Amino acid sequence: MGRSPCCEKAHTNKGAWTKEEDDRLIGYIRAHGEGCWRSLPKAAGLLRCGKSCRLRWINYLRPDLKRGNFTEDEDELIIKLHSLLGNKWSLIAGRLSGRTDNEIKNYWNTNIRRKLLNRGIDPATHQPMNQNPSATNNNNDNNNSVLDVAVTTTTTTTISFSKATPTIHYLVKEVEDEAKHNIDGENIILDLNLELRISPPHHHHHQNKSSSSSSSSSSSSSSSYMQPIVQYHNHHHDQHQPLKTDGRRSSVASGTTICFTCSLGVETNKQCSCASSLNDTNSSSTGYDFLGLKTGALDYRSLEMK
DNA sequence: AATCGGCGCAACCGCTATTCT
DNA sequence: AAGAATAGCGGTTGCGCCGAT
Repeated sequence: MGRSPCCEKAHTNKGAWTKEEDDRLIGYIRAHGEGCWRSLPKAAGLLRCGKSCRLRWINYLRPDLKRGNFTEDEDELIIKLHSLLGNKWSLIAGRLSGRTDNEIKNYWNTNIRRKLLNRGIDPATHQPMNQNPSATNNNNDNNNSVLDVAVTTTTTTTISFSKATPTIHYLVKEVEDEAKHNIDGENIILDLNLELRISPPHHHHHQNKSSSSSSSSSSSSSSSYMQPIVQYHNHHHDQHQPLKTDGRRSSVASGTTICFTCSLGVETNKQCSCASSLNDTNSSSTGYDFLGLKTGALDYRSLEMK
């Protein structure tokens, strides 16, 4: 059996905190210290859920909080950290003393995002926006862009993913469709610049949920996953060739090849047609092979944190 | 003076990982 | 080991403030 509930939800207050509630919480924590949020509300005489108390303390009442405007230095630091860490607000907050993740998140959404947009920088990717008209055709609203596909007049296509998406499967399909649409028989090289946040395999119940809901999008479902920002360097390989399971490229004729989708662990090998060419010992018994970690489909000596 | 809309912030919600019984 | 709760995180929402009309 599990624990007993932390509070009686029916008898808890919600909404804005009163001065009296703040005082009670501050007084209790001064006397007993932080932690044990489960028992805190009752012990402190608060009709609040422990979770609510924790948030109020961390985000507002903590004495070491630095209130007031963010400085230019803090702005730049946040931007730099965000480019490195993405929306990992708690990690970013950990590097700015006196600032909370909630505060930084709010500040990002209300100020820095706009600031970057004014500079012509995509806040999601930290890359300049609208470098190529073909990219904007694909995503009219820059803020909601899923990916940028920049097709040059030469034989090189640069594809960069700019946002975490609900499903990589969808994303990959868009890349493939876009590539098909643009190359039109031309012998084109896909230069994958994976400045992306890669989510591990998508859970169907999340997908169903989000598709049935009109709002959002959003998705803590995808965001909750680790989303490493990686770059895959393939400039020194023959880029026409598919990935081989040992991480190197091989000719199509050699047999053991997997598709891009499977190399990301998006499809189970059973689901994907490329499975037929795979060696069973590497794949089917274990299901997903996220980023090809088991098969070595991606050579992650060439993966590096941005 | 009243109303409207945009903005900022605090708080809530939903989720995952961890902890506890 | 299993199941239930907590802790913590990121996304979203709701409300109050403030300036414009």
